[in-house]
Amino acid sequence: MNKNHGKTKNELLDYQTERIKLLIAEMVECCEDRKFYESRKFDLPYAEIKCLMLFNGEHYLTVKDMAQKLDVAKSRVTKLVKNLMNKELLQQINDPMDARVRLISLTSNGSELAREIDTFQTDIHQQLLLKMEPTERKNALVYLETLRSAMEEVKEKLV
Amino acid sequence: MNKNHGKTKNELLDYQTERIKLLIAEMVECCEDRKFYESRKFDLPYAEIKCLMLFNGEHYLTVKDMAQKLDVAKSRVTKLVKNLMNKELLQQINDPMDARVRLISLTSNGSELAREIDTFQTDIHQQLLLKMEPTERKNALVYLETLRSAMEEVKEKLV
DNA sequence: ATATATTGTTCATACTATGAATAAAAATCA
DNA sequence: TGATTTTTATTCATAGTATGAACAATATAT
Repeated sequence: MNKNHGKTKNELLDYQTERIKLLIAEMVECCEDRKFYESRKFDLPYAEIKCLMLFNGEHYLTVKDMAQKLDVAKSRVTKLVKNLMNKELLQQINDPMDARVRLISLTSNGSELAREIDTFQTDIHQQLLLKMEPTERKNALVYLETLRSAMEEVKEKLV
Repeated sequence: MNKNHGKTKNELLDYQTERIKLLIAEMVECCEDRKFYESRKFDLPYAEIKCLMLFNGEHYLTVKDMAQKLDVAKSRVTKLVKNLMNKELLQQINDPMDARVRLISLTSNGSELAREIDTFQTDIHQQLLLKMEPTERKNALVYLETLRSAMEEVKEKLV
């Protein structure tokens, strides 16, 4: 009666492991497709979209700030800002307090586009929730949070 | 008593929307970090890791097969296979049935590495589950599945 | 005043990926 | 059978994502 207990338990865990592996992979792929879609929709490389999104709530950012927020090298930010300035979506002025620093901000075009993109992103996430029943929504968030912290914990041990 | 009902409801939804947006972004970032870690650990660009993983359960694959499974252009696969052949992890023979086709398979080195990588990937996903209580595991999977299908549904309408 | 640290740029390099052009072989059909 | 079309894979030009070393200019600390 108890003979297979250990084995059965492991079988369940193995099954769940394969399942979570697949589910996470599918979700991540879905997110990548969304990024690709946004890129096309707004006619901007995704890295540049992420750049614009940094200015939600912040008026001025320096290259260093942006590099930190995006978690990329400063040289990458230099390039991205240059591209976005060519597209007249960003502008920069010299910091009157420190001649090394450039203060980067959205142009009015950039501001408008950033708002559009933000609205779009919020909208599709809201659609996600609306696909579920109100009770499901709450639970989905709770378990997603559980999963997220589990992921962070596992990650910590890795690095 | 009923005056603020609609407003309160929207406030909840807005809050949940911001929350799910953030949670998904954090999870995706976590997954990206994991890819980066794997790349370093196994000393292979991640695209090449994905290539090797295609051979779990399949002995021979053609360039076309691989392109379909990876969802990339054939020319990309040609390049990746060439790289992996230089590293002696993949090998190819001509299909005796069709002179256009190359049958690609793992070398014994490649086979060993692919097994190692698979073990690693399974292991970290199992660790994820082990961070949770058994009941939580089941629920997390259920709601992850709910979320995944919601994401697919939203995606369908997009494209 | 000098040494050190910070900020941002340029450049070489590597990885991910696409799509057009092409060559070779196979399948179709006339 | 011979001509046409399709399929398979490669090469090449191009673009996007990203890093890190070397550097110049400026600020800070000693």
